[in-house]
Amino acid sequence: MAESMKGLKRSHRCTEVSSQNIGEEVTVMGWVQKRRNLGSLIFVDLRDRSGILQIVFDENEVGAEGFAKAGTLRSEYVIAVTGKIAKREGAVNENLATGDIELKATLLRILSESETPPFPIEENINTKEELRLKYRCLDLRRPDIQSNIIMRSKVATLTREFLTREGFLEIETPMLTKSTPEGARDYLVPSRVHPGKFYALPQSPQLFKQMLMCAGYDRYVQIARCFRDEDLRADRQPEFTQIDMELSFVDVDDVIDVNERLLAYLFKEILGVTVELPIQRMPWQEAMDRFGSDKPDLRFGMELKNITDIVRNCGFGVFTGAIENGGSVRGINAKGQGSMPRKKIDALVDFAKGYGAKGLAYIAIQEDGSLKSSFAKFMTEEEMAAIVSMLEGEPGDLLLFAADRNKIVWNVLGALRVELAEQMGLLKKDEYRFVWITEFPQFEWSDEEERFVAMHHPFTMPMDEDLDKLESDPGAVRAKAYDIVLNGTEIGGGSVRIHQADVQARMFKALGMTEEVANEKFGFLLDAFKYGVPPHAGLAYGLDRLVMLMAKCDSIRDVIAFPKVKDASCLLTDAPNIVDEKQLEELSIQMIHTEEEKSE
RNA sequence: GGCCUGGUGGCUCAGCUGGUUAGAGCGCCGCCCUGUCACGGCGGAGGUCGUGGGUUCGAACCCCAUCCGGGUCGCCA
Repeated sequence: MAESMKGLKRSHRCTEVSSQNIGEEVTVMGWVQKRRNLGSLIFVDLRDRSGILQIVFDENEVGAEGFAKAGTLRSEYVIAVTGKIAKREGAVNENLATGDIELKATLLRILSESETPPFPIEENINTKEELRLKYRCLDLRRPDIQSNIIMRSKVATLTREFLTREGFLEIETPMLTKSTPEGARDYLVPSRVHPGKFYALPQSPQLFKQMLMCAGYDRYVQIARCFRDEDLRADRQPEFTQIDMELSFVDVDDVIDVNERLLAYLFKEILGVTVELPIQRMPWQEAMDRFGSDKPDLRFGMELKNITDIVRNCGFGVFTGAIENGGSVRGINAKGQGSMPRKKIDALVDFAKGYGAKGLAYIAIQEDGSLKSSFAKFMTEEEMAAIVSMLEGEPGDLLLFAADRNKIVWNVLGALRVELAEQMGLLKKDEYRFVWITEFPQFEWSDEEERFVAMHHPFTMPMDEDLDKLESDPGAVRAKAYDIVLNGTEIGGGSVRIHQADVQARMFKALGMTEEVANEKFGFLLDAFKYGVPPHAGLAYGLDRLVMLMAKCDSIRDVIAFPKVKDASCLLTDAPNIVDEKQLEELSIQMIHTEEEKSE
């Protein structure tokens, strides 16, 4: 029977009492983690968001009625207890912050009873995520998830505090806005008062923050919810949170400067980790050549080596064919993996095929220095020796090679490098390696659309020295764009924006966009820019990813209070769901059922 | 959309090439226990093996379909 808390006031959270409070009367309220009934003595571990405190119920102190009531306590009952803090009579529990004290109860009230929870409310459980998400409210009680959510709150608070000190203003931008058909798919919201018209939920506040710069709010920040209707991943949710910022009268170095000081501040305050400044910078081309990725994990080496020149005239058709088609042959050295069984190598080949490779060539260097290779018979001894030397191969090493178009070779070896590092146990979660990736290509050729598309977005400023190639050699133009990468994950990215009408016009032209189309899509921004626009630049972090790495989690879902599952539905609320006919009618929306659905 | 992977008492799992009554640990319920903290002791309940169909004398196991999760490629300017 639930009782009232009338007349009681919580004086402390569970771990806000210590041996300093011995002898004091306190009132705590929380959930029953565990009860241990010894017959004439009952122990209860009481839990709240701060941690656990042991309560002792002794009939002599709490009275017959109170003692009987304590006997009925079960997991997750919500109780209020008043009593005196005392030094433990039994052994000290080293695992608890409050392990040397206990609360001797004089009063117990059961504020709420509980059914037996479907899974234990403990740290490090391996209950299926499906169940955890369905009962997210219980999952969120677990200490490890709670500490993630609390850490997330700290990141947000410290970010606001730091950036406010740096002169940033927090300004909100609309959730109901206009669809921008470039980029990710939008979530659409039908308008009731404009039948047939739709708002879009923002993929990012990009255009609005640029207009804020135009409006003179020269340093803006927002912790903004963003929406993208694309398939999910372990580090991707359909709605996610950005720490979004924009600055006026700045260039690349200014943005990087304030942001690396922000990162250093967050890591120091929250994790006690010192981030050495300045953070290393690496041009995109170098990142691709050395690591096969624009988000390289620098916690380990295993760099890519280009052996194209060595094998250009070799007898192995796979290699020479790739080179003749404008591609390259590159390899990585998996140190000490030379004795990897054939079956495991085959698994790596399959892995590589998943990234577009047609196969993988390998050389296993035996302990006696002899070579076991899938392609030695096509090569001269000199060629093999040159390859091994290029890869710095030593006895016991496994060398793996991909030959194809550069994009595929990078993709395959970049992924393989990380996969091998994982298998070899080289990825330590308590090591934090930051790197700025700079000088991104301005454009990327799209086979599908048969034109150049913006790699970042169409408002990204080209590098000064590449401006004149905008028309003559767009593929060679580099952008003033930068990503901040941590341990192989892109945690943020941004760019200097174009603020000159003529450069913007050339950009649209390079993207194959007519003036009319540009005006239709982005007219409101271009109009704003007619009236005096400051040079500006910005950056946005994926807050969820940042916290995920700080909390050493493998999934973004563990740092989001109410995440969605793979198909973007919510197991807790069962969203998305059907709505009343009447609601649809008001929105002038009619469902088109497929034939299959009709026949059901 | 493709590929990989999982679904067996409340939870986590085992269950061989198909063969009696589907097991274990934890949890749960009852009784006992004054210093436990993974409390202990004794006893007990609890399972349409995700769902539907098929093969078979016989299916948790094999086949087909389907639902619900997870990873990943495509996708994510």
